[in-house]
Parts: sequence; structure tokens; C-alpha cells
Amino acid sequence: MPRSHQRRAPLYHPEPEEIDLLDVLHALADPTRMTIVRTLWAEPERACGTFPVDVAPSTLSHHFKVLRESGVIRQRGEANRRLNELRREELQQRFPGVLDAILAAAAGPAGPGPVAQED
Amino acid sequence: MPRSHQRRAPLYHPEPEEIDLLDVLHALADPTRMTIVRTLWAEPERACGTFPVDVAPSTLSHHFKVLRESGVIRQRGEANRRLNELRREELQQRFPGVLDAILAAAAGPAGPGPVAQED
DNA sequence: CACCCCATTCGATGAATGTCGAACATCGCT
DNA sequence: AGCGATGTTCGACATTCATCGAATGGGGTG
Repeated sequence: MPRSHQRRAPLYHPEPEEIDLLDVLHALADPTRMTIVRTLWAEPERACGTFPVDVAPSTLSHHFKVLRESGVIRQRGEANRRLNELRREELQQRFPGVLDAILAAAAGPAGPGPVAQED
Repeated sequence: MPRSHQRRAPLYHPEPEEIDLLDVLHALADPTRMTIVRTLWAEPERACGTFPVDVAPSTLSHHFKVLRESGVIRQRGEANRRLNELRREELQQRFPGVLDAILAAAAGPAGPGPVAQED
């Protein structure tokens, strides 16, 4: 069969200057994706299957794709896992204060605590 | 018939504490609505028909409803016009910095200028 | 009153979206 | 090689959504 160590399709990540604000807002305007982002906010790096969300694996994969292609997270393939991290610095550079303010607001006045899913 | 100022259904506006962050983000994640909000950001009060957007009146009405019911704007019936304004202070109270950061980011590094529609 | 203006409401419609199950791919381990 | 764990891709399906045209309503003015 074809060349074996082709990392599947290289994951698309928008360049910092290509990141669209409305795409970011749209990506964050979903409960499941917000839970993912809040979890990454509290913990820098996590594999896909380790988030406190209750959806099918295929659905989860879809949400990660939306977050990645909007520029909110970065994904890299670590072995058979996939590690996710927020693109905090790049977003801060491009849209100063936006991610901070949104995540602070999502955390609520109680401050950053354990992420609870609110479906 | 004392007062002739009975305007049919009273427009629904969520209380400050009822405003949902994801609803706000969803409301802002649309080009037409973002243009409306940016225009209101630059000018405090405006009638529905005076925004630099190119959609049918019925579509415009729909967008104003989304913005109002999400808590982003307040609408009040002034005669046969309808005046719109941002709920800046209330949003600042509930989600500190969110609206400011988003609108600053939407304005771009060039600073607040004339709102240009980007469809 | 008749007319015009502004905005809303009501379908309808096509596109986008969130969800799932099944099948596939890749890696690590036995 | 075989197997299990982890994610992705591929339809499929139902819902949401942005958009429009036509009809409606309320207010002011001639």
C-alpha cells in the first residue's frame, strides 16, 4: 500500500493573522466546545477523550475540528493520542483580551473552578 | 384611551442576570449583527433602518430580535421608529470586559473607524 | 380619510450544524 | 500477527438558521 508514515492529512491550522473573530466567537458559542475550552484553560494540555463532555466520539471529533480550524486550539498527534492546547498567546496577540474576558465570564463570579458541563 | 402609546406586545428583554454568555457570543458571531453592534458602539442610538447593512427589512428585523433577546441591545418604540442601543453597562457588569474586548478586536488594529460591512 | 413610512410577522426555502452509528486508520502491547 | 484503545471519516438525519417576499399594523402627515 501507499507510503506508510504519512501522518494522515496534516491538520490545518490557520495562521494567526488568518484567524477570524467571528469564527472564534462561533466556535465558542456552543456548550460542548465551551466546556472543552474551559477545561484547556485550566489544564494546558489534554487528549481528546479526557474531557468532561457527554457526546459520541465522532461528535467530539467534529467539535475539535471546529475549534482547530477557527484557530482556538492547536492539535498535534502524539502517538495514537491527539493532544490539544489553547492558542492563548496567539489569540492574545491577535484579539487582545478577548479570550481572557470570555473565559473569565464563563467561569462565573465564583472564579475558576472545576468545569461543570451545562447541557 | 388615555394614553395612545400602547405598543402591541411589549418587547422581551432578558434581565441582566438572565443574560447567557453563549447566547451573546452566538448573537455576535454573525457579520450582519456584528455590523449593527459596531455601529451602535460608535453611535449610542439609532433607528433600525439606518444601519449600513444590505439585507431585506424582514431579515433585519430578525437580527434585531436575536440581539435583543440575547441581551446585547435594548429596543424601545419611539413613535413609528424603533430606537436601538447597546446594553453596555449591564453587559459590563455581567461579563466584564467581554463586549469591550470583542468590539475592540472587531474594530481592528486601526482603531474605531467608520463601520464597513464585510459580507 | 387616504397615503406613506417604518418595522414586524408569517411562511417558505436552502444552507449550515449538531448528533449519531458504523467503518476505518494508527499506534502500542501481548 | 493479532488485539484493544484512541480518533477520524463517512453518510444520515433532525434541527437551527439566515434569507427572502408578501401581507400586516401602527403612526404621522397631507
